[in-house]
Amino acid sequence: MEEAPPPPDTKKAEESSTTASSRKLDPEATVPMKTEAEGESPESSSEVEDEELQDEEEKPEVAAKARQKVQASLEAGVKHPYPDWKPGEPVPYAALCKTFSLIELTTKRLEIMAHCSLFLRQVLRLTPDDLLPTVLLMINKLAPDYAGIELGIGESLIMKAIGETTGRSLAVIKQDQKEIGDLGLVAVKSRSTQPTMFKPKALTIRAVHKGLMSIATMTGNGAQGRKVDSIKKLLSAADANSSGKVDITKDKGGPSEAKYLVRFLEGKLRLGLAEKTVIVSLAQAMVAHEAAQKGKVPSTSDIEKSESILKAVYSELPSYEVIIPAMVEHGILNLREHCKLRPGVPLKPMLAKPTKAITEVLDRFEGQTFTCEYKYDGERAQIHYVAKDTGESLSQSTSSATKEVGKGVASIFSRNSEDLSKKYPDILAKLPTWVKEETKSFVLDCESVAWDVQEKKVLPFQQLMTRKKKDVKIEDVKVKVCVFAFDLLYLNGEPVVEKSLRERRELLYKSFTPVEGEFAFATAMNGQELDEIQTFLDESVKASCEGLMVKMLDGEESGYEPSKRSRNWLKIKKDYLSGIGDSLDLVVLGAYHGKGKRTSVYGAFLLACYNPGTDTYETVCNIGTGFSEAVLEELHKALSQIVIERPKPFYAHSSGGQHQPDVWFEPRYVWEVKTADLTLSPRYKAGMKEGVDPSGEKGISLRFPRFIRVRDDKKPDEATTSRQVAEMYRKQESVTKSKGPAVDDDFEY
DNA sequence: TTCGCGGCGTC
DNA sequence: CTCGGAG
DNA sequence: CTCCGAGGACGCCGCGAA
Repeated sequence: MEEAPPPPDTKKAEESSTTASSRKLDPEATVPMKTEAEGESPESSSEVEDEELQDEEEKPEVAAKARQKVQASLEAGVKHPYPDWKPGEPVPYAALCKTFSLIELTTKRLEIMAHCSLFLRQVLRLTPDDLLPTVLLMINKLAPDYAGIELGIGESLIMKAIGETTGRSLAVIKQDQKEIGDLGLVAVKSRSTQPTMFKPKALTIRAVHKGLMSIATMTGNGAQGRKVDSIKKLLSAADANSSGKVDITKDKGGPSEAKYLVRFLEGKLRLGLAEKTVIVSLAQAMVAHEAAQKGKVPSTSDIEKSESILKAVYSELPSYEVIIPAMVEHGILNLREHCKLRPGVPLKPMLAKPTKAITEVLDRFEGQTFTCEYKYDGERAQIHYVAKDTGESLSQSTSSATKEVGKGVASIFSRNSEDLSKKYPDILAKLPTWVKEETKSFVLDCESVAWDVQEKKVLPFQQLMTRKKKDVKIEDVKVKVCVFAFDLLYLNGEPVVEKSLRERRELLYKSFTPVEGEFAFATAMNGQELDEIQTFLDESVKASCEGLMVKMLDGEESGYEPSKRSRNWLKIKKDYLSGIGDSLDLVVLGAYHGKGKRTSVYGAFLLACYNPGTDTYETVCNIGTGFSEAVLEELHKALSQIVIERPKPFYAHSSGGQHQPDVWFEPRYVWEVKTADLTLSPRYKAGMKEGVDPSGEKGISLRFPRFIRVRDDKKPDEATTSRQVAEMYRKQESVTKSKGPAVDDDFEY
């Protein structure tokens, strides 16, 4: 169907100034791909005709074919981009970096996957013990999220380490970062100006993982200094075998170890490769490896089967610590039997796709039954519980998270699988009051929402956020929380994710008892008509919710399958529908240099509203989304013309050194911006003197601001005024206030 | 001991 | 969380 | 459609300087 992926450097007749590296892959890679592309006929002989030895002839599904094409081509020439190391020895970090570099140089997803899985195969073949750390380094992790291991390293410490390792001043490093927009490349550049003194031992994946892990676990006095020292050690050992200077404008800096070390520390590999792709690649690698051990080539159907197995298993049991050993031991095709959903290990929650109108929802679900639920404005919470008197036990891989609760043990996880058990001891303490006697084990999908005990209603998200996060004692919980449950994934020893939502919901209602202010079922409605939905949406907003979730109710499609049908739920948020009410016209006061793919343009901007009373511009938010690449180019061109040395005296902005934009502008351009909500802000100044904040210290800012368009027709002094912003804030507050009209007095809380 | 700042999580 | 780009 | 990586406000936490 498609042209074979061109080699990375197919610049026409660009002389033979080739880099050795980009060459390497070409001969083996392109030749078989092209020949195969020839034989394309729109056929559907469906069945996989014999795999081995005749991969030239089969004509399966088009997509699968394309995929296998790349896969096969990379395997055909057995030659790996990085030569084999000795079997059983630790995997060289350089080998991983070589793969990273190849991945980084293409945007083709099939090619990325091919590079990735080819390398994983090599690891499986030579040093399978290193598979786990290899995968972890690929997805920029050190351990599962619920382990709570954080590097505690940011840009500033990395810059310090780079400076000290290479003998360059911090100021120079900072300057480079502004221009280059990638600390990894800054590290490469810094290093290449420094002749290598002597060669330390080459880094291995194991050693890097260990080193990073030790950085992550450092605490206490002088921890930052020790972290910097450790980084310096790693950086000094990086690229031991590289020869001299590297041109960072070429091949994105090449396979430099320092570059990827730094990017790992930043938490962004920026390869175009992330977890989803790694999982698929891992499946491909595994199935190919298993076949190779029998002297075979995997069949297309086995490849597809493996991919779907691993995806499904991962979505139910997202723990490489469990999956990888099980996979190596039992084979990937048997993985399902060994890795099932189990209480104690958080599973990936199902996510929803944003929707712009109710009609869009109706289109999507045409001919199917669906259901609507309030979308609560809180924090996703996955509650796991196992009663002691059952045969089961809460998986011990999270033992620190579990808590004794009533007659069982329980834990709570966040949307991103972080352990929230220490944050919500109050939920866990009350859990026995809403779990029915006959309910012995479960995994619940819910939203925890701040709760006003007096008024018996939900409070805004900003309130929830002020809760303590660590070592919370039930006695000093200030912000009460109510759990709103909307799905059930596991019940009494059995996963129920494959049942329809209608069935799961029935089980949910049957297994738990609502307790006011502690536990409730998400308000739901099964009406299918547009006006019913509209009414329900209005009600949800009045009840301080963000809008609605709309979900398929019956049939296979309604199963809980995070990875496969990840966007099978829809969300309707009020700010999409309510039109101009959430739209502001703001003045551009400053900008920030972009990073990564925004290098060389402004990546974000500082916006303000206008205060006609004082004739000042009061900052209200930064903005960095909603721009197309073309628009960013134009804006950079236009705005760089009106850069000024320092902010105008009539700019009201935060004085914190941290919050200053990289450049300031004349007040000239007005942009239309959309927002979901207005928030009280410690940082921004908008409407500060309008009496919105009782303490008079806070301004107003925007939640989820995004760029809509340039307002050429407006002058800066025609922008949204501070008073208007304040009015919007008051209006938003009044929607949820208990008494109907006009509650605009300033008694708060 | 207190406070500012950077990191990291939530949305 | 929102958004745009690539495949 | 899926996946990825640009970017947002905000508040707790830990470290280190004041």
